[in-house]
Amino acid sequence: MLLGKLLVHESPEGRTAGMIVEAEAYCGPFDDAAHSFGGRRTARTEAMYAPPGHAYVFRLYGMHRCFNVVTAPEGQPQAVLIRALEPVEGLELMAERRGTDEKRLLCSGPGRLCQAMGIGMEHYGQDLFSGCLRLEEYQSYPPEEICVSPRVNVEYATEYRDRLWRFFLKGNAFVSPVPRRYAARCSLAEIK
DNA sequence: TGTCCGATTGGT
DNA sequence: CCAATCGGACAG
Repeated sequence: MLLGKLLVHESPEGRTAGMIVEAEAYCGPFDDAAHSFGGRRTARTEAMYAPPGHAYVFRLYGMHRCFNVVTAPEGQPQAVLIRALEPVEGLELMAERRGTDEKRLLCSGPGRLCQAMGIGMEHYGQDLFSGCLRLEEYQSYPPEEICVSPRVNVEYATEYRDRLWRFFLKGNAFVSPVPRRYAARCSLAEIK
């Protein structure tokens, strides 16, 4: 469970950290929304095949970066896209990188959080337990506090398009703003 | 080599 | 609603 964990980046410019409040699962070769669909294994997706706890970073629209945590055993190309953080440390540096002071615009969105945290392609494939970019224990939330919805902007998928594989903290102000069709369907407790 | 397009964002 | 902006994926 990545929700509640702290993502920390020790960069030359300073230290920033945020608590993960929103994430989406991309489950591997059978998931037609995943980059690894059909077992695709290329220079871009290679990091998805790494052992759990490694970073999968990809470019989007030529200008944004998206940060994922590899979650399945080596050779199984699963990853979890981190969609939003609650800013915890280094807010000034985040604001400088983002070009805004507004706290809710710092890390609420996959591209935004990469910019605020200074995450780039140099972190591609990096181990998240030993490098400058790290995951640390922080908070723990019960299933009742975790909301579930379909994944955002995967309309290109078919069979797995409507899977409830987006997870976020109930009532947290730093979850990314998304259209109403992605509103919470239920809590994690009701699913399991 | 050429074409198509996106797990987004910010401005109209 | 729409443009920005460019590397990856894939067809030929």
